[in-house]
Formats: sequence, structure tokens, C-alpha cells
Amino acid sequence: MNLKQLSTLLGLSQTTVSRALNGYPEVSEATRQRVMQVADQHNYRPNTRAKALATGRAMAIGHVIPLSTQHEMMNPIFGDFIAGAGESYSTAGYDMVLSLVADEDQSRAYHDMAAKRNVDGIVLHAPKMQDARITLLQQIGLPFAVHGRATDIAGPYSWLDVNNTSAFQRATDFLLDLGHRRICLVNGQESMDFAFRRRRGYEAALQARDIAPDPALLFAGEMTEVYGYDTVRRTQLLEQPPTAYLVSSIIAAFGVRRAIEEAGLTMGRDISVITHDDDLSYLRNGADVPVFTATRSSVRHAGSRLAKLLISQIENPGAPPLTELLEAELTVGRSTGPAPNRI
Amino acid sequence: MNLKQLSTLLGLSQTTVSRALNGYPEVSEATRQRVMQVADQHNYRPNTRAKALATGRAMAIGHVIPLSTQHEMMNPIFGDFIAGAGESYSTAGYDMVLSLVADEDQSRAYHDMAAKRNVDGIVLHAPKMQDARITLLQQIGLPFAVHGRATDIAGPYSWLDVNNTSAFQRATDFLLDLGHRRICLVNGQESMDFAFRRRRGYEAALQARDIAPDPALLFAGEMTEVYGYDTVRRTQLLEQPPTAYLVSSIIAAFGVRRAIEEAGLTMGRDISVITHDDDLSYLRNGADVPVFTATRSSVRHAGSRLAKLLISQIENPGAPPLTELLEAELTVGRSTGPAPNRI
DNA sequence: ACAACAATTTAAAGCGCTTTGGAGATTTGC
DNA sequence: GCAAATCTCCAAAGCGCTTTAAATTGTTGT
Repeated sequence: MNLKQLSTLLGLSQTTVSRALNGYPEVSEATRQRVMQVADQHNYRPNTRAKALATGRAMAIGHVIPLSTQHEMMNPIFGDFIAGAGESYSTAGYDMVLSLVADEDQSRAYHDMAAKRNVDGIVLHAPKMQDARITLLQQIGLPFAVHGRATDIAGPYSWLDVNNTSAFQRATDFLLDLGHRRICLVNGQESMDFAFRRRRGYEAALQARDIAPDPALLFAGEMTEVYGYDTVRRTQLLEQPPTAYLVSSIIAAFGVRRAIEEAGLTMGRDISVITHDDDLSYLRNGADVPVFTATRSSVRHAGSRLAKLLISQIENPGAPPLTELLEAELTVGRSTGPAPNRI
Repeated sequence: MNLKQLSTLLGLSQTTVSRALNGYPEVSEATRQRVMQVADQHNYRPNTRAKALATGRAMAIGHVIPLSTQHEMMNPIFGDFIAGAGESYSTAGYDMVLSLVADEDQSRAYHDMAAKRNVDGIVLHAPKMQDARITLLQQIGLPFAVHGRATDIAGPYSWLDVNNTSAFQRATDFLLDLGHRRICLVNGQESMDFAFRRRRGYEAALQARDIAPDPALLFAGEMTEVYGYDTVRRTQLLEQPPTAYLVSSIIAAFGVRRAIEEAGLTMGRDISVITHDDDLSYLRNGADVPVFTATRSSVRHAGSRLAKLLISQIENPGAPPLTELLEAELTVGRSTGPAPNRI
């Protein structure tokens, strides 16, 4: 059923039917009702492609996901982020277009999306510190919003980020207050902007108490379970092993816990752990009592907010870029306790 | 840059330029070269919407993801599946359109996709045993392929599935061979078809040795870490606690391990565990030596294969439905050992 | 040199929708 | 009662591409 068929069926012109369905005032309420009803009856939906061509709006938003060898983006948070974004999209009537591309094809992917005009805007994931993609998109002129920020980028752009610095500063302070002095940072890859900011927060807290960060306690890597496990194994062999771990992801934190327990130690007593918790739907931080003390910030919520932010950007062209900074919440669980008195 | 501009630039008609770019034989090799070069120079890409309208092919494939309250689909495997599918799509030139909808809006979502004509085919996720969506899509007539199968559906359709029954039968056999008799099944939600098949495999193995399955050892639920943890806690309080756990997901298996270790027991010695392992990129089953004995089947690979299967379905209409059954591989790790001799 | 044929190229229609510029019909003001 | 204003509605153009049908050019055999 297309517009033509529907309009002959109704004995009206395509113009009138189109207007009736799209809520234009030039059509009488009576005919609008009639049109609506018959359209509904026949389950009419305007052909997206034709509509997009005619209006110049694709009603779709693109996500370019790099398929790097390290799968940096295809990580656990992806699903939840997409779920949040998808929620916002579908209530606003937008489709979500995913484009998974090899790392090296990324800039071409953005150019393509812009030239092919199959999306009205783009969400940029996992920004690095100076991210060429941002400058690229600024040039291309397609609306976009970044999940995260880039530290070294000139010119304004829309973004939504967690306050990583303050979250990790706060978490480090919490551990310091408990008497810990050797705190191991199990961070994400340093090229990622969020990881840089987290380290900065960690270092700021140490420096505020005149503690020099020990490079032997700084780790950066892809946040897998095995990475957390290995890091603990390795650091516990040090002459002065850390008494606390500050971990960038709950997945890695599971590995951290495994290593701790395998060593016959007890988390929260012998060794303290704080993790960042993206509040993933399938990896909740315990049920009633949180397992880990954590800096929590729902990535699903972030997805939902960022999508709305981008949509508003698209629908108000010319408006200045929008930004939103979410604060993580420190939830105290059973993984932290006073630093043990070493002899 | 659109076709019109490009063709006046070249001093050719739109027809010729279009044909040159799309590889039709009616254009001389010399002009084709020239067209290609200039198009490349100006970074020309045909407008997707116009092309889709003209050809009737959207060059996009839809995934409808139910956003149920339980987030059954928004689970860890989602990211990897999508990564695999996306790979296949992008090499074949297709876009991926995700539509996240509330559970109750699902059938409308399928109807909409069909009527709006913005996708050429649909991937159906997480089928239930009798899944109304399959019959719906059969009626609608849009090409589709199912990730998994439905047991109680008449009429053929395309699907790709892991041989869940044989995998779990094999795993159960393995445990039985080790002397375990009380094996607890920590399964996914029973409404899901895969969970049903896994239970069937488990029961078949028991019955083959004349062991009656104990209902107190059968669990079904959403496969979170906490679910695995709770199930072990609960079952270890039984008069005759199980000596082995057969788990449907590595996430739940992490919870199982946590409970075992928290109880002061050793996995692989006191209690054996086998898990199904979807070979997730960020949750590898250990590094060199697998942590868990597992029935492994890469969900990313499944995504990639299913996408290809659907594309071939789309490009050869009229061909009979395609199906593919993947066998899971049993990898022996350190989580299994002989059943302890209880007194 | 000219018909016959093949090789290139083009004009124009069409995909299904929105939207501009009017046209009829109806109401209003005096 | 009639011009002006207001409601409704419509024909047709246009979005950027593909594709059909036809025109143009080039090649060949005699």
C-alpha cells in the first residue's frame, strides 16, 4: 500500500492525504480523521526511502564502530550503551544505523556516511586524546556527538562524558583515607581519553598528599578479565606489593578478584579494590550489597542522554554544541577496608 | 556532489555516468575509466536514499532487539554477534539497522520494517520455543533468518544454530565419565529455545545411564553473574549437594566460581564446572590454559555466518531457506576433575 | 559510397513521497 | 449581493538515482 493507492482509495489527492497524515493545518479535521482511519486500517506506512529523499532527512543516526584487532569498542559496555541510545531513538522516530569497519577504514566510513546521506547525524565512540575523527567530522559538517571527550581538540563540539577525573580522584582519596599508600591503577588503554583522565584523577589525589605515583603500579591495557587477573598476579610478586587496586572496569575487576582469592587472600580485608562500574545489565555489582566498592555511572543512561543530545542538535541546526558531564556515584561495597598493617 | 553535477562536469549524460559507475557493459572502457577517476577525485557517492528508491533495494538489514525488562537480548553476546554480522555486512555493502523496541511493540516493529521498506531483510534474535515472530515474518514475506531455532514452528525458514543438544549431552557425558552423579544444570530462561535444547541434551545423557534427573538440580534464569552465584549458594545447602555444575554462560560461570571459592572449596577438585563459552572477545576463557572446561562456539563467527546466509537469501529470492548447524567444541580446562568420594 | 549492423550515448519516465503555487468552494463584511 | 478573505483541496514539480526506449556515432562489407 503506497500513498497513491491510499489516496485513490480515499478519493483524495496525494497532497491532501500526505498533509492529513503529517498534521498540516490545511486539511479539515473531518477528512483528517477519515484519512487516518483508513490508513490505519490498511496499515499504511510511508516508504522511508521516498520520504527521506523528498524531505532530505534520513531519520536515522549512524554509529561507526571500529573493528580493531583489539576489539576496543566491541566491549561489554557497547550493548548497554546501544540499548540506551536505541530507546531514545525509537521514541523520537529515528533508526539506528551501525557501521562496523576495520580500524584503518574509519575516516572513509565517515566520509561515506556524509556523502551517501543515509544518516542525519553520527555518534562517535571511544575518543582518543587527540582524535582525528573529531576534526574530520567538524570539517564534514554532519551533526555529531561524542561519547566521551578528546583532550587535545580545538573548536567546540557536542559531547557527553562521565567526570572520570573526579571519580577516580574521589576513589583514590577513599583508599588513601583507609590508609592505603600503594595503590595500583589498573587502567584502560592510555590512548583512550577516558583512561588519561582517570589517571590524572588518581595522580591528583596522590599528589595532594605528597605521595609520588609509583610507575610500577600503573597499568594500562584492554580491560578483559584476564588482564585484571594477570596484573594482580604480577604486582603481588613485587617487593612491596600494592594493598589496593583501582580498576577501570568491572570485567577486569572480576579478574582482580579471582587472582586475589586464588592467592588465598580476602578482598576487603587483605587487599582493597575499587572498580569503575558501568552498571551493566548482566553484570550487576552484586545483588543487595554491592560486591565491589565502585564509582558507578550507568552507561545505558549515558547512551540514552547522548542520543537525545544529538537529536536536539540535528533538529536545531545552528544551535551551539551541547555538552553534558555526568558525575559518577561512589558506592561502598565489601571490597574495601583499612590498609593492613604490614610489619 | 550529486550525479547531475558529476555528469555535467564530465560532459556526459547521467545515464552514462550511472552505467559507468555500476559496471554496465554498454559504456566504453575509456569513458568508464574517465568517469571513475573523476568520481573518485570528487569523492562522489550515490545518495543512498535515491538509489534505494530507484532500485527497490535498501542495502540494509534490520535487527529488531527486544528491550524487555529482563534485557534478555541486551546481553554480553550481543556485541560479539553484531561484530561478526557487521563484518559480513560491510564487505557485502550492506548497512545494519538496529531497532530497539519494547517487548510488547515487537510485532508492530516487524510490520513497520516491512511497510517502511527500509531494510531488505531481518535477523531474528533469541527465538523462543514457539515464536510468534517467525510465523509473522513468514506471512509478511520479508526475507529473514533466525539466530537459533524454534522447536514448534511449522514451515521452513532460514536459521543458524549451535547444536545445543549435542553440546550439552557431550558435556554431561564428560561429567558422568568423571564419576559425577549429581549434576546441577544452571540454564538460561526456559522459554528460550536454546535453553530447552540444552536441557534435553543434559537429560538425554542422564537417561542413557539410567539416572533420573533431580528437579532440585534444574535451574533456569537470566544468565547473570549473580544468578550463577546464588544458584551455587542455594544448592550447596541441599542435603545432597551437587558435585558438578553445567552452566549455560560464562558470565554465570564466573558467579559459580565465586560462590565455590567463597565457600572455601576448589573448583576442579571439590566441585567440577563446565560452562558454555561463546568465546567473547573480552571474556576469554583464560589465556593459555582455559579456566573452565567448556563447550565453545564463537558467537562472533555465528554472527558473521548468519549475515552471509541472510544476504544470500536476499540476493536469491525464491531459493529454498538455508540452515546451518554449528557444532560446539569441548575444551578441557582446569574446572573439572573426578567426583570426590563422599563418605 | 552506402546500407546494415554494432557500439555508444542520451532523453525521459519512474521509484513514492513532500511541497509549491494555485484553483474552487465557502464564509465574511458591508 | 458582491468583493475579499478564508477554507479545502489539487496538479505538478522535484528529491537523486536507475533503466527503458530511442537516437547518434562508428564500423564493416560490398
